[in-house]
Amino acid sequence: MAKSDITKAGKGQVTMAAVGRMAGVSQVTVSRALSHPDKVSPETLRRINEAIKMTGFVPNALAGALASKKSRLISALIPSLTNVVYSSFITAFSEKFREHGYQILLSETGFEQSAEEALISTHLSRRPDAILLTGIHHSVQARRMLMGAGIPIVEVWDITDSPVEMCVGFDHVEAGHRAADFLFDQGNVQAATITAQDERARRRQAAFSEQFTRRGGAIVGDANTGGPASIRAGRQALTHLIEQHGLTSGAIFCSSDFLAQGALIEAQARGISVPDELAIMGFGDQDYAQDLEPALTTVAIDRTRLGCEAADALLARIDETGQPVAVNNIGFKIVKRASA
Amino acid sequence: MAKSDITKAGKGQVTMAAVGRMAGVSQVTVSRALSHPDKVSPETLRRINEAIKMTGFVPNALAGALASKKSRLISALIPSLTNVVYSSFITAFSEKFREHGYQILLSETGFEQSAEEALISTHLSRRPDAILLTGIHHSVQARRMLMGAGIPIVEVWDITDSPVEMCVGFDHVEAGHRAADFLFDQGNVQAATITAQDERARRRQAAFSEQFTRRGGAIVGDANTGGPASIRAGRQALTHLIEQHGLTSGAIFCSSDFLAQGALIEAQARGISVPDELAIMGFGDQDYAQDLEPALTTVAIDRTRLGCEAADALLARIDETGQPVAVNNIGFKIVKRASA
DNA sequence: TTGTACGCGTTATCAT
DNA sequence: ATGATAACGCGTACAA
Repeated sequence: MAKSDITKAGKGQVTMAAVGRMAGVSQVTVSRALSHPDKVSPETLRRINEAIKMTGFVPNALAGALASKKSRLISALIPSLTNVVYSSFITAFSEKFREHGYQILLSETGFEQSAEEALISTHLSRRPDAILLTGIHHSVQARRMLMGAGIPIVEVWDITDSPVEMCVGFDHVEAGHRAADFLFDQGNVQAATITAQDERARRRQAAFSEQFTRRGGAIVGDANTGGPASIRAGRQALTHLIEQHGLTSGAIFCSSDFLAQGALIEAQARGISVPDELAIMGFGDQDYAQDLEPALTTVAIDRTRLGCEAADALLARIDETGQPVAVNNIGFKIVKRASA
Repeated sequence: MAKSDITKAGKGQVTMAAVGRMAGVSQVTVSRALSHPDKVSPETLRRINEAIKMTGFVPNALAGALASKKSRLISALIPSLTNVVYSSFITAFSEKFREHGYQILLSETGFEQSAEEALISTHLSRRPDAILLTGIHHSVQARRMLMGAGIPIVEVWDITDSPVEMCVGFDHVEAGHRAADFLFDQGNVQAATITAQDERARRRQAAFSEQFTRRGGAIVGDANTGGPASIRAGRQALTHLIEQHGLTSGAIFCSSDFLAQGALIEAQARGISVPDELAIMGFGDQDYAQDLEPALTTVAIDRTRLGCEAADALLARIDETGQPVAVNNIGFKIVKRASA
C-alpha cells in the first residue's frame, strides 16, 4: 500500500494540498489560483484546474472563513416562511446577496418574541458577516449580543428612531391612519377590523380605529384571529362580526390580504355584495390581490424594494462603501381597486 | 498598556481561551464546560458560566466544525420559497432538525434545472452534514459532486428506483392517473388541464390525459401557464380554454390549488356554475382549499409528513441509527369536496 | 477533574 | 510567480 494518496482516501475530503500535489505545486498556489487567478501563471493555472476537475475538489468554506474572518454568510430571522409577505421579501433579499457571493442562513422566529434570543445566539455562532431581523422589538440581552458581534445589523418591516443600527420599513401607525382616512373619505361611517396575531398588525389596527373615530366614524367591532392570517380566519372573523356585532354595512380593515380574501369569500357565500353593502380593504398587496373578484383594495408594501434596500444597506456597511441612512422609510401606497 | 486582554479588544472576538483566563482555567476546560458540563466540577462550571456571561462569549461554530468535522448544518435546495407548497414543507423539515440542534442552509433553485449544479457546489463548500434536494433529476456533474461529498442525501417530492441515495415522495404518474379516474368516475366525459411550468406538474398532466383518454373521455385542451402557478395564471388559463378551445362543460385538472383557485374565480366572474357546469380539481390541498367557495376538490399531499420523513431519513443516516428505506413513497389522497 | 499538544483546511504575510 | 510559515478558534487524544 503506497503512502501516496493523490486520489482521495476513504472518508478524507480533498484538500488544496492534495490538488497541489497532483498539479505539482504547493497548497498556497492552489489557494491563489482560486482567489486571484491573475497572480498565477497560465500554465500552472491550467494544471491546477485540471487537478481540481479530476479530484472533484470543493473548497472548505469553513476553513476559509476561519482564516479570513469573512464567512460570506448572512443571517436572516423572519417570523414565518409560509407567509408570502415574508417569503417574497426574503427572496429579493437573498437574490441581491447571492449576486454578491453570499449565502443566507434563514430561520423562522414565529410571532412570539421569546424564541428570538436563542436564535440570534445560534446564528451569531456561525459568524455571519451581517444580520437581518424582522421588527424593532428585541430583548435587552438580544441587543447586547447583537452589538457585541460587531457586524452590520438591519431591522426590517418597521421603523424607529432608535434602531440597533439601521432599519428599513414603514410607519405602521401612519398606515393605519391613512387607511382610516381612505375608508372614511369613501363615505363609510361604520367600520370594523380583522386583525391577525401580529404586533405590527395590532399597531395598525389601533391607529386605524383611533383615526376612524377621530374623523367621526364608528368602530363596530374588532375581530382578532388569535393566530396567523388565513382565509379561514378571515371567514370566521367576518362571521363573528356579523353575528356577534351586528355588522350589516360599512367597511372592514383587514391586517392582511389573506384575511381580506377570507372575508371576501364569506361575504360572497352569504350573498353580501362587496363593496356595495360591505367595503373590504386588505393589507400588503399580494400579487393576487388584483386578481380577486372583486379586485382587492389594499395597502401596497413594496416587498422587493424592501428586500433590496435592506441588502444594500448591509452591503454598504460590509464593504465600507458609503454610509447608509440609519432610518429608511420606504413608505406604503393605498391602492384603490373594486372591493372598497 | 498591559498586554493582558481579559476584556475583549477592539475587533477581536471573545475566545474560549479568553473566557478560560478570566475563570482561571484552560481553554479545553471551557470547551468541556459547554459540551460535557457533567465532566467539570460544579465550582469551575460556575466560574466559567460567569465569565461567559460577563464577556458575552458566543462560541465560534466555524472553528468547532473545522475541528470536529461536524457542521451541524443541513443544506436544502427547493424550487421556490414563495410557493406555500414548498415553504410549508421546509418549515416541517427545519423544525425537526432544529429540535436536534441543526440549522438549515436554504436556497431557491427556481424551476430551471441549470442553476442547481452551481448551488450544490456552493452548499457543499459549507460542509453540511446532510443535503436535501427537490426532485430526482440532477446533472451528471451534480450527482458526482453529491456522491463525493460523502454525506447523507435525500431527494424529495418524487420517487425513483435509482435515487442518489434516498428519496421520499410520491408517484406523479399514479397521481395523474387517479385524478383522471376520479373525474371520469364522477361522470365527466370531457376534461381539460391547466399546468404550471414545472416538470413534475407536466408529468402529472401527461399521465392524467393519457388515463382520461384511455377511460374513454376526451381531452378538450391543455393550458400551460409558461410560468409559476398563480391566481392570475389560473384565470387566464381558464379564459384561454373557454375562448380558444370552446370549453363549456366537463372537468379541469389543475396542477396546483393556486391555479384552481384562479379558475374558480374566473368561473365565478363569468357566471359559470361550479361544479354543475364545470368541475374544478386542484393539487396539493393547501390549508385554504377547504375554505374556498365552493370548497376545492384536490389531491392531498401531506407536506408535514414529507418534511418529517425526509428529516428522519437524514438523521438516521447521520447518527447511523437504523437503515432508512431508499425509496419512501408517502402516497397521496384524493379529497372530494364541492368543486368536483 | 484538568491540562498539554496537535490537527482541522484555509488565508495572510513575508520571503525568495 | 511561487513557497514557507504562522495564525484562525476549537475538538480530540492522551497525559497528569
